Amino acid sequence: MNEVVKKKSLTAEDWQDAALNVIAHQGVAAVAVEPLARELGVTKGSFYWHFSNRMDLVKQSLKKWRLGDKKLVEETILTIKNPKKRLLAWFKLSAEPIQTHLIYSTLLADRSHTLISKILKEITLERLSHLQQSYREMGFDEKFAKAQSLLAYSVYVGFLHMSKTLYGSLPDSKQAEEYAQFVAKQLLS
Amino acid sequence: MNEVVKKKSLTAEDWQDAALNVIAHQGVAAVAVEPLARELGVTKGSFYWHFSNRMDLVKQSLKKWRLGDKKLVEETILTIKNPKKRLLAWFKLSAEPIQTHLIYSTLLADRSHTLISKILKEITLERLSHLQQSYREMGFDEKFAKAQSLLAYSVYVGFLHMSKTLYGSLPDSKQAEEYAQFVAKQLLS
DNA sequence: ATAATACCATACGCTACAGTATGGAGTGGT
DNA sequence: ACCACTCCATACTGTAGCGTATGGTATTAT
Repeated sequence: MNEVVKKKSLTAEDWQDAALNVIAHQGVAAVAVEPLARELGVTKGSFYWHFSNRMDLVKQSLKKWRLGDKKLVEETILTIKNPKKRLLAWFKLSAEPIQTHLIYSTLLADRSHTLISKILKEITLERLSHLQQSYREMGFDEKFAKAQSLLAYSVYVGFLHMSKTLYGSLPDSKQAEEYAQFVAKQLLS
Repeated sequence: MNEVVKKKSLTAEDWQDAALNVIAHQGVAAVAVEPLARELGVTKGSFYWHFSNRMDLVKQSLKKWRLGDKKLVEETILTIKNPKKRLLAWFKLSAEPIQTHLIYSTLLADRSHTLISKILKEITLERLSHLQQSYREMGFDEKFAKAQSLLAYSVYVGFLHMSKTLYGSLPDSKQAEEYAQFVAKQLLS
C-alpha cells in the first residue's frame, strides 16, 4: 500500500498522474487504458466515466504536467532578479532528478501526434525565450544571446538523455550540482 | 517508382532499410511487420522467410545502422590527425542532416527493450571516448577533457532534438555549418 | 526436362487493446 | 425511505498486429 488512507473512488487526476508516470518512463505510445486500469486496481469502466477516450487522457495529462512545470519555473527561477543568478538557478534546476524533466525528454522523441509536436514547440520556444532574455539582461547582444541560449538549452536536453542512457536514471542531486557548476563556468562567462 | 529497375524479389537488407526508416521517424515501437510489408508491396509471407520474428528484424537493422555509422566516423573523423581539426570535423558532421543522427536521437528516448539500452550505452561511451581523446591530445588535462567531452556530446544530442522540435526536421547544411562554427568557438577554445 | 530451391501469397488462430452498452452498488440529499 | 447521482464491473463488438502452416510460382542447377 502506498497510501495510508484507502481511497473509495478515483478522480480524473489519479488517472492523469498514472498516465504521466507512464509517459515519463515509456512514452506516450505506452499509455494504454486497460493496463492503467489494472495498475489502479479498477476496470476500464472507471476510465470511460472520467474520460471520453484515450487521447482525452493524454491531452489532459499533458495539460496538467505543463501547468505544474510552469508553476515550478515561475516560483523558483523567474522570481530571481539578478540575470546571472537566474541562469545559474536554471542550470541547477535542469539537472535536478525530477519527473518533469523525464516527461519532457521522452516527449522530445515522440513525434507520433501533431498535438504533441505543437506542445513541444511551444514549450521549447517559451524556455528559449526566457534564457535569451536572461543573457540579454547580462549585457550580451541580441545575436549572441540567441545563439548562447540555444546552446545552453541543447546542453539541457542532451544532458537529460545522456543521464538516462549512461546511468539508467537522472543523476542524484550531488552529481547534478557539480555538473551545473561546470556548465555554468563554460556557458555563463 | 523510385527504382528504375523493378526488382524481382526483396532482400533482407531491403527490409532492414525500411525498418531503419521507420525507426528514424517513429521509433522502434512503430516497426510492425504487416505495415512494412504493405509499404514494400508484399505480404508478411515474405517477411517470415527473411526473418524469424519482429525482434530479429530490429536487431539486424540496428546492427546494420551501427556498422554504417562506425564506418562513416572512421572515414571522415578518425582519419584526421590534428585533434582540434578532428573535433571541428565532428561538430560539423554532428549537425549534418543525415539519417544516422535521426536514428540515434530516436533510440535515445526508447528504453522499451534491454537490447536497445545496451546498444545505446555502448555507442555513447564509444563516442565520448573519442571526444575525450581528442581533447586530451589538444593538451587539456584528464578531468577537463572528460567534463568538456560530456558537455560537447550533450550539445550534440540536444541539438538533434531541438532541430526536430523547432523545425520538424534536421536543419540544412548551411544552418548546420553556422551552428557548428558557434559551438566550436564556445567549446573548442 | 526435371528437380531443387528461393521467394512469396493466402488463410488461419491468437492476443491485446479501443470503445460501447448496460446494470449495479454505494452515497448524499430531501 | 426514497430518489438521483456517482463510480465502477461485466460483457460484449471490432480491429490490428504477431506468428504459423501450407501451397504456389518463378528461378536456378543439373
